[in-house]
Amino acid sequence: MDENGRRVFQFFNEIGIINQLAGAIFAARLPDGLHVSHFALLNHLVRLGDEKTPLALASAFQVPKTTMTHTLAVLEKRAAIQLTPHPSDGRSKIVFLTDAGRKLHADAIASMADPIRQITADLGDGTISDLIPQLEKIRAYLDQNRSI
Amino acid sequence: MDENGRRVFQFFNEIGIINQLAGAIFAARLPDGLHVSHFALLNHLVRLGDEKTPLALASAFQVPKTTMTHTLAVLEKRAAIQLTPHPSDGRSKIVFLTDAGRKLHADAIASMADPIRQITADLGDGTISDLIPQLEKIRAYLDQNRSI
DNA sequence: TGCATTTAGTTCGATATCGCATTACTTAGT
DNA sequence: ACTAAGTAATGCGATATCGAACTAAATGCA
Repeated sequence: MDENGRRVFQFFNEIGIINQLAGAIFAARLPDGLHVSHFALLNHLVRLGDEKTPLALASAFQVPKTTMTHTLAVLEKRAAIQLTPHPSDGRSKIVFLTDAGRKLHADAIASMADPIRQITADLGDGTISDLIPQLEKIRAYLDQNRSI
Repeated sequence: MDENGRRVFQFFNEIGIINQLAGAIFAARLPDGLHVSHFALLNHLVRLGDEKTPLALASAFQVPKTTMTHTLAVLEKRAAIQLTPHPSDGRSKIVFLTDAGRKLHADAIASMADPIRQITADLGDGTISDLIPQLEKIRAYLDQNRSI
């Protein structure tokens, strides 16, 4: 691997460590028993709209269908989402957020407000927000080149 | 959460997605049955030196001790590492890389060379390497503020 | 229409992650 | 030296992740 390759490698290494550290910080705050993956799904549904199929969600999160089946089952058991038959495709389903799900999401967001505030105060001078456009670009590239 | 808070939140969201996408790309290439967490540990030992205690490694990766116990057991079973008693602390152990472990690491690196090359070619130098110093800064901050 | 192929979701088994409790050892205070 | 408190690692049980095989329904094509 050449010099550029090492830089790319180091980039993903830093990404991984930041993800691990941030995940640990947030996981410790989430409401009782809510796993990061559960929150991520709720957040996706709240931000980008519900009424999605399980397969679409699995694809959005780049996880196997089986993982999504499991995550949805957990959230359905908590009554945070509702699964209904797909109106035009008998094989499929539609995921709906419930009021309880929206409340759970709001509670989770609130529980993370403190560390977010702290990080914002310490790094909020632009250190973070300057990076977002470039990260979006890299994310979009990886998203469109999943098979490389 | 205010505007800055939302930006911080979005930042970690992008980080999480990139990590997921990159992890999927690399996991598909790793040598037989080698999990990303196993590779990450090997990589740490190769880059930063072995002869570490399990607790030091758990702390470095910000994972529970039990998780590290498990990961080390897997790598020991594959003869990639060796665990010896700590010379001055009867409760502890020291992790050594074996020759097989160094070879496994080299093989793993080689297996990822293709996607790394592709990404390097597509995103050029600037896009990624410009981000590294700032990511290092954020990582160092989170690392030193784990209790927030 | 009839049938092979594809697709959505689930079931099952294996491994990873992690909290809680336990064991063995060390350290600190007296 | 003795005891209490702290620390390193592990055992165990619960949950998360994921690949392979399966079921049911849709689609493509003759």
